[in-house]
Amino acid sequence: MVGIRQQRQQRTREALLDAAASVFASHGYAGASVPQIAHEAGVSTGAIYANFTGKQELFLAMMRRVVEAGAAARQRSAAETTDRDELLNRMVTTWTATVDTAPDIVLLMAEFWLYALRNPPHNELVAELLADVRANLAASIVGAGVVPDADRAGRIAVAVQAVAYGYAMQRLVDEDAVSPTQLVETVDWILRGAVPAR
Amino acid sequence: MVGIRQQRQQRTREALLDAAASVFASHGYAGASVPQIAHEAGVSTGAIYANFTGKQELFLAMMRRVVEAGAAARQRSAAETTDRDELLNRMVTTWTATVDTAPDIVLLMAEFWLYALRNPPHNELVAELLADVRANLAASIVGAGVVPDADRAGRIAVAVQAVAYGYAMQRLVDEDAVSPTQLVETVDWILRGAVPAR
DNA sequence: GTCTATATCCAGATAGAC
DNA sequence: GTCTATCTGGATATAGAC
Repeated sequence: MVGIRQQRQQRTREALLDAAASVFASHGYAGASVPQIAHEAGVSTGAIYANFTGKQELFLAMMRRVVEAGAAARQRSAAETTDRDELLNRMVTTWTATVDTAPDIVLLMAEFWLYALRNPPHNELVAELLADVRANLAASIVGAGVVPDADRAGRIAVAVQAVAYGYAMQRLVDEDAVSPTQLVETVDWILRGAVPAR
Repeated sequence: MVGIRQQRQQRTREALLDAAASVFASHGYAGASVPQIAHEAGVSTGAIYANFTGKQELFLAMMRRVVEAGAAARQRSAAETTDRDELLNRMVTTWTATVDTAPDIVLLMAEFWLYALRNPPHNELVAELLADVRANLAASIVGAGVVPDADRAGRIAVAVQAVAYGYAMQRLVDEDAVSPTQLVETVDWILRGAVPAR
């Protein structure tokens, strides 16, 4: 049974993770301050150190939650794939929606990427995150019957993942420079180019 | 005429910009410290404030130099374009070489991108940088006769730029996950998809 | 313009009451 | 587990000698 104490602690933990996501996204890992996160979560600085060993662990715990939420969402939508056009649509719309309505997610991923490159031990976690996304894409591509062999599906997944992030980079800094339809178009080009009509 | 004093100052300025590039790449904007940059440049902390108004201006001056060096390099190589395959090769090899031999450039661009998103006034500079790269790509695409209309060339440029950065993101965090030949392949797919053989 | 020395501030993290 | 109060270190930036 879960006691009321543990419920309260669980709530401050969640509040801290939410606040951490917001503040780390706004100021980056090094630029974010522990007191500010505590303030935004409505708790004291000390409360952070009662729940996490420090700034680093708070950041990693927050990122892990973001990553897992994304993985769960992908699992759900991957099950619904049927044909090529629907796959194309699904791959693109979930990402463009994220970029436009939840840009913080993209900022956090970029921050996490930089953090991992600068702290090699955590490099692997980001590598796994990207690989997981690719594996999911590849499975959907095979599932939709776009291409028969898994090898080519994997290489298509690499390409799709690349354009997705590159699109976000361009769009977030200048939304007039690129539109969601251009991402659809590009992925369509890739699928056409990779699977030329006989 | 340039006096010896100005030469010496010019040299410390250059040394500071070099050191800034290295330290900002290693630790990010917020994570880098002014004393560390001064140390790496072999000068005192005070020398930085004699040449720049502070950390921010030093960072922006350093980034401006990086951006301009890249623009000059693009101008040079854009003049050499002839046919489609050579264009494909050129677009890809200069970038894969940068990613593999000078990853700091990529890190600095990512850092600058985040900095701009968090400091909207400077947003425009990054937007212009990306737009300049795209314009250069588009011109080369038209020049190589890949496609006649400038509009489609522009959209292809968006796609190529996106895959280039997305490729770097995947490769830097896990070099086994993606190879330079995959970037060539992807851009080839894009060109095929965008310009279907009649 | 460059140095040494320093002022000021705020970060991350801890101690101890409750 | 959470608070208040505090320790300690290092940050940005400046002052003044050379």
